[in-house]
Amino acid sequence: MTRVLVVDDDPQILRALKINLAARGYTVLTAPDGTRALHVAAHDHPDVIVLDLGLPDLDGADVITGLRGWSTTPIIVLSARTDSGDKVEALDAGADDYVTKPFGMDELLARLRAAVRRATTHAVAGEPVVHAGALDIDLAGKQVTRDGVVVHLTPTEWGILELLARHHGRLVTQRQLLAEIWGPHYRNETHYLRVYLAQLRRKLEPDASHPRHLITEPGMGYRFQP
Amino acid sequence: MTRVLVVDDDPQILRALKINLAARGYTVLTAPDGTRALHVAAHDHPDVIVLDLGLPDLDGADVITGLRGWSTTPIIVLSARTDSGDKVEALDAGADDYVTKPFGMDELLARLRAAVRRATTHAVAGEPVVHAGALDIDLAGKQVTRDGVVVHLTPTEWGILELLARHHGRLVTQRQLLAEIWGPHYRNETHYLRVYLAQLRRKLEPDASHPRHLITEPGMGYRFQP
DNA sequence: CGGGAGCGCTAAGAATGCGTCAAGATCGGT
DNA sequence: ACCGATCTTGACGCATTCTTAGCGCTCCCG
Repeated sequence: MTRVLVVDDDPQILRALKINLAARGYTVLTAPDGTRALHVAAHDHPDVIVLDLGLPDLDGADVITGLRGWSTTPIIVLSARTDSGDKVEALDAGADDYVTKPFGMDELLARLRAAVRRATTHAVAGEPVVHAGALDIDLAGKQVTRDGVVVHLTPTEWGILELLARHHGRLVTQRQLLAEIWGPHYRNETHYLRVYLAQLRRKLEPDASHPRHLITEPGMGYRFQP
Repeated sequence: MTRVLVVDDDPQILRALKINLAARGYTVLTAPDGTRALHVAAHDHPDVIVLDLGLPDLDGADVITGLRGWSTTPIIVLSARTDSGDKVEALDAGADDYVTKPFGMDELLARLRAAVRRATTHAVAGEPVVHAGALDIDLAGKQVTRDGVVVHLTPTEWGILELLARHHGRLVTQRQLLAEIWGPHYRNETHYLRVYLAQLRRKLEPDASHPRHLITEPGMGYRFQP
């Protein structure tokens, strides 16, 4: 289920969007201002964000910058301002699209689909299954098997493994992992990673004390070696 | 340099876009109709496509579909039609953005930048690897191999090597290295560099006392010679 | 010829980061 | 409200990495 975060200070628009999106099968999260938008985004990790400019507390570009600091979630900006300077500012700050009010609901939905499609096709580019020795990681199905047997992972364990598997072979920094899975405020809680990597190794590695796939790069991060 | 394919049957618009894009440093390819657009796209692999709807030969949605069959290159649609049905059709066919004429050039440029940025940040292909004799430095994966064998580097060692490799062939001053890796307060601690360069040579060079890649420029700094 | 500056090299203690275990705290479902 | 699963937090031993010091070398220049 695709999860959309809608940010708007006008309760009426918020309600209209919520109803329309929910009717199309989206799960809708809402926030009435920039501060709470950043908070919800960090906490719930929506798949796409619809952001109204002209929020009461923060400047729109600052909200975008705040999100882009740690997340690549697509952002579609809504605005009553038709001024091209605003569009340029928002897009250069990292927005993916810019729609001016009044907007057609079907156009917004089409742009939403386009944004989600881009994000998912790029992420899953190629095969949705990563093989590594006796492990098969099904990214689409969110399931891991070891020697053909399904291994049960908790949501956090899966989040870490998924992120590492999507970048398999590459080093993923601790900050990256923490920001993606716990949120940007947890960037320094490297302790969490040690605990969870140990759990993952115990569940997935043949010899947990001599890992072959979940490799630690001291001081830098972790690497999934297929 | 980013390469843009502009598709439009109106020579005047084509010319205006070409001039504006070229002035911003883009390399511009052009095509006057759908058939040739598909041909040029297949042959030259542009980084982004600006596509006018209402081409003389093919329906716009068909051009998009034709491109999407094999390519994920970002497509920005231009159109005089403000009808939301057209927008939905184009976006659902696989377009990334939809701009209605008349459009502001700076807005189009901003949307172009946004499309290119998305495509490149998500890009898995085209990994930047610097080769130097028996050394392969994978900048994205943060990994070095020597004769195909992975060499383990500490964070500081990697930081120095990365900085030198990113400027390969050019001289990097000691102050630059110290400021980038230890912070601006350490600008005079040239001693650190001597210690770490020695370690790097021991790990990477065939003959550490006669370095071929990690070259000292006395009194100035260091240079990575591929 | 002598002295100083800059560099290469080694080695030791200090500091940091990692793995591990285990005990609370929290969450979600019944 | 209870119970199991999951997430947070703390403490400890151990290994790696960073920092710092010392010494010999070469080069340059007076």
